[in-house]
Amino acid sequence: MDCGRLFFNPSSCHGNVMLFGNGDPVFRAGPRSVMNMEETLKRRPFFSSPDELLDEEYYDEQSPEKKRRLSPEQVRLLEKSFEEENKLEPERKSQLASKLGLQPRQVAVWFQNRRARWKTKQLERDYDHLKSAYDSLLSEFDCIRKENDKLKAEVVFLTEKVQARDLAGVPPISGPKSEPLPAEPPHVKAEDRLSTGSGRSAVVDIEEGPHLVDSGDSYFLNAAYPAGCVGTVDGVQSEEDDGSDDGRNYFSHVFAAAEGQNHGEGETLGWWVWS
DNA sequence: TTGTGTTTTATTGCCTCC
DNA sequence: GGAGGCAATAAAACACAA
Repeated sequence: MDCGRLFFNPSSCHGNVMLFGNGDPVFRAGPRSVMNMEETLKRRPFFSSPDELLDEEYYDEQSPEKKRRLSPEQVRLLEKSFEEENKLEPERKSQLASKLGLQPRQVAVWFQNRRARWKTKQLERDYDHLKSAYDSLLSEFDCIRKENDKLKAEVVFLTEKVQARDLAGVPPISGPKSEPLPAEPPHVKAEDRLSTGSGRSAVVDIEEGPHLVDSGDSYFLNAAYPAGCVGTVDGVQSEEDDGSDDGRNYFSHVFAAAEGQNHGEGETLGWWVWS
């Protein structure tokens, strides 16, 4: 038994607790070895509403043999301290404990539980963020696929026209007096015409979806986005995003890559694999 | 009032670090 | 080996709908 770490150990430590039949440790009224129990109970009664905090009789009626919650003021100070630093060095723990009328162990437990709650929330935020990024990329992919289909149709159309020209023996176009090109297919806009300016084909076969291309170029960066097709990754902020996390998350490296890609400043989206 | 789900407080056991 | 952190868990306290 690690006595040094336990606050409510009945058999080996302070002896200021008792056990129910099921072995649950509970407060026991009476002298305490570490601090005055009556003091503690007055300072941190359990409560069900802020109004009751002002009700002295309510405090007096509370059984001491119950697990009790910290007062709003205690929680407020603990939260404030947690915001400053979510780890608790021994000196700060002692200071907080004496300031709040709590056992250092209780302060340590509170911080431990608070860190666990923060982590849970952070995971939820990260999930939302990843889902948002995924949805955004999915939307972009859909737009690019449509654009690709459009460009393919244009290639077919223009190829057929060139072949028809060749068969008819029409001389190549030379200058403004040449025969105008036939009307474009109605669905092709002028700005959608095939042009990469890079020597590469702009028609990308993405029938199977985007694959990881670790060539130093981002596929999305080279693709010509149709208007309104440039997706963005929404920032997701939950109700508990209180600033205490400094914006940290467990997938920050992933988000950095995704956001860099989205903003046209990143490298290849190395983690993105469509299957 | 009561049943049920959620939150908070606390314990236990294991792990890491010094 | 002791101190402290974390995950898992228990259980009291609390919220709320029926």
